[in-house]
Amino acid sequence: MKETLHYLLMADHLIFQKTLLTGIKDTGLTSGQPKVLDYLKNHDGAVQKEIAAACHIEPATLTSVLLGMENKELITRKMHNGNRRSLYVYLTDKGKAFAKRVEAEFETIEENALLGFTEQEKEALTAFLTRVNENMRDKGEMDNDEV
Amino acid sequence: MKETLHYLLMADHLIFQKTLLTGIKDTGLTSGQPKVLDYLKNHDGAVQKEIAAACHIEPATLTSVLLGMENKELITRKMHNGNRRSLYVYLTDKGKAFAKRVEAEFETIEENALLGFTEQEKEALTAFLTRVNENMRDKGEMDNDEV
DNA sequence: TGCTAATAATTAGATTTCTAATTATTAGCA
DNA sequence: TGCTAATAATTAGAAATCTAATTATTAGCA
Repeated sequence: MKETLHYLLMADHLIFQKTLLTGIKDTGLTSGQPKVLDYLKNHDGAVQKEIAAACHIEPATLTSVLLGMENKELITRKMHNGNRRSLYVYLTDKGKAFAKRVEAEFETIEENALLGFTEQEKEALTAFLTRVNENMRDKGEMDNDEV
Repeated sequence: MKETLHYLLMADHLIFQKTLLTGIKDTGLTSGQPKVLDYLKNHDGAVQKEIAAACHIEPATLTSVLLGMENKELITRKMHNGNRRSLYVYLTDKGKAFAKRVEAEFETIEENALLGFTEQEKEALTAFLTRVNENMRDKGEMDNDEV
């Protein structure tokens, strides 16, 4: 087993993702939908650009995910204040129920993933991953500015 | 910013992946290819089932990625010992050169990601992520056995 | 030996994802 | 006010990904 940071992040993320999808198989949710539901659960009425950024996908990708969610009646999209350029996304009651289910599944998996961790270790891991995140985001912004 | 384990793993993994792809844009490698090159760099001659497992993708997915890599002459596939069921995958010289480039890029990004980390902190993070990995793999195996 | 299981890879079809280009709308400023 | 920039979302086309089914081959065992 390789122990590079990238390999471990990939492995942990993908195993987590696969475990989630297995756990919610009965819901019929497809792989792109849970993260959007989970974000909307705490940010109902967000615009698509914001959702895409939070879910780390491109706006073009979100368009097709939302289309599927709209067909399943998990969300609705509305315009506000006569601004025809931005679309605000809302969970339906059905969508809220699925979001709850997804969140519960996330919590179960996370609890298992951290078995044997003390509270301090959990906090240390979270702090480390946040620092890694900041380091990479800073670099990305710098690179963009350099153009 | 959410601070759940899953969210941080996803964010870190995806930003890492995106940074990598930006860094090797000039190579023309597509998004599924770097991880396979990186694995083969240390496991030349692996069979497809093994590569798929190491890269955390399904064998069916690997089939199409390898097809693209074969067309670019990054790899060749051979049978061994009259076993027609297994295909062994080898890097071409061109593939080896690309693999080196990918590895160098991984190292650069990782160095940046860990800026400000002491050696002890790096080791602690690696150990944490390995424990998370083991916890999730154990659970997955248990679930399978329960059937 | 010969039938059945298991195994490795592929194919088929759908979803997710990306980048680049397009459309429609809004904002900035001369 | 009116032209130009910027912005939000979508479309188009390609690649990656998955599950389920299929093909071909090998292994196990009666």
